[in-house]
Amino acid sequence: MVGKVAERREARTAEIVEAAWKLAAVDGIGGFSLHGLAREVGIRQPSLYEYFDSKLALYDAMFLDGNRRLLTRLEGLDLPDDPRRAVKLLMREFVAFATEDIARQQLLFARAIPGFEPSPEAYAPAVAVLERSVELLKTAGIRAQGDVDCFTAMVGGVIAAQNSNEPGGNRWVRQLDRLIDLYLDHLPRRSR
Amino acid sequence: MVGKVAERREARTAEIVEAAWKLAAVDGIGGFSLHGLAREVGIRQPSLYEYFDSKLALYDAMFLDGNRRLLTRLEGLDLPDDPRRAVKLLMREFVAFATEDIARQQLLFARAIPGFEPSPEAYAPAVAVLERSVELLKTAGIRAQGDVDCFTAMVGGVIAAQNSNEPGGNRWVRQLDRLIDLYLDHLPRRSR
DNA sequence: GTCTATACATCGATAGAC
DNA sequence: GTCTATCGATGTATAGAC
Repeated sequence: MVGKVAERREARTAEIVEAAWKLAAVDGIGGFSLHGLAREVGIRQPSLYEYFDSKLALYDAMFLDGNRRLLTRLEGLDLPDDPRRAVKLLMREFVAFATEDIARQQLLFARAIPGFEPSPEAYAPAVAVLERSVELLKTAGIRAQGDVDCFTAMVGGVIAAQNSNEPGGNRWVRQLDRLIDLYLDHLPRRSR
Repeated sequence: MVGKVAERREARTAEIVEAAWKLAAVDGIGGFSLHGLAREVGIRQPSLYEYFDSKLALYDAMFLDGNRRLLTRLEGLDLPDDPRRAVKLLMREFVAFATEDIARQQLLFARAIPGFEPSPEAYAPAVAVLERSVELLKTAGIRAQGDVDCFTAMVGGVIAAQNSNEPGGNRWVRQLDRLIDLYLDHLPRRSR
């Protein structure tokens, strides 16, 4: 039995993390304060320490939460059998995830907080996401490490260009499908 | 006549900017303090305001300095007549510039300082760099806006992947040449 | 578990003497 | 042009009452 106390506490923790994402979207991932966060959830700043030992611990919880959400979304996809269509669908979802919340993208993929290193537990879902993607890429013909690196650089580049040059737009995102075709058609032949 | 006073002052300003880059490389582009910067050049923090009206003004000077250095380096290249080889040489230099100093890359290309907008004067050299690159890409067959966007996403992706996953290494950078070949060979055909 | 109060540090910026 | 002194704001974290 879990206990109603622990359950309530967990729900409150999740609520705080949720509010933190909201503030981070406005002030930047490193720009929101614990004072503001506490206000957002209706308590005072010192009370946050009942839930998190430090701001870095909060970042760790956010990192875990973000990666879990990503994993859930990707696992919820009904991938077609055709590898090419499956890769496109998966990457489209990944890029959508990374461009719809810049602060989240900065914490999860851009090491934007100096001194923050995710704990192994928080990192686990990220590993699962990566492994799943690599597996799928293999079925589509991208097998060599160098080919995978090229592919991840391309996808990351689309995200970075979109987020830093035209946040919320789709000028770069809409190039994703043709770039995937380009890579699947001609990248493996060029390996060595 | 310029005047020795103004000359001395300009040299001092350049010295401060130089020291700022040094600190930014250690503490991050947003992480160094004016106190530390002043110490680095042997004066006290308030004395910096003789040279810069605010920290944002300092960032503007750094932005200008960084873009000038980039422009100088690219203009110093002896580009071959062959468009493909010229593009490779130019991009190699650009990527080297962006991966050898992460803090600089963050200020110049990643909008990493909330609230900082470069002044038109500081932005001018950046425009020159971009125009030059686009011109060269045209001679190599990349003409449509969508093709240029794909290309910039790829180059930016190589830089981002290298800087955030393996700072100082070359795991992604070494893929640049084959990626350029891939794009020049097969990208234009896919436009619409 | 939440509060008030406060410690403690850092930082950007200003005032005014020299 | 550089200094000392200080302001004012912000931010993380802790102590202790309730």
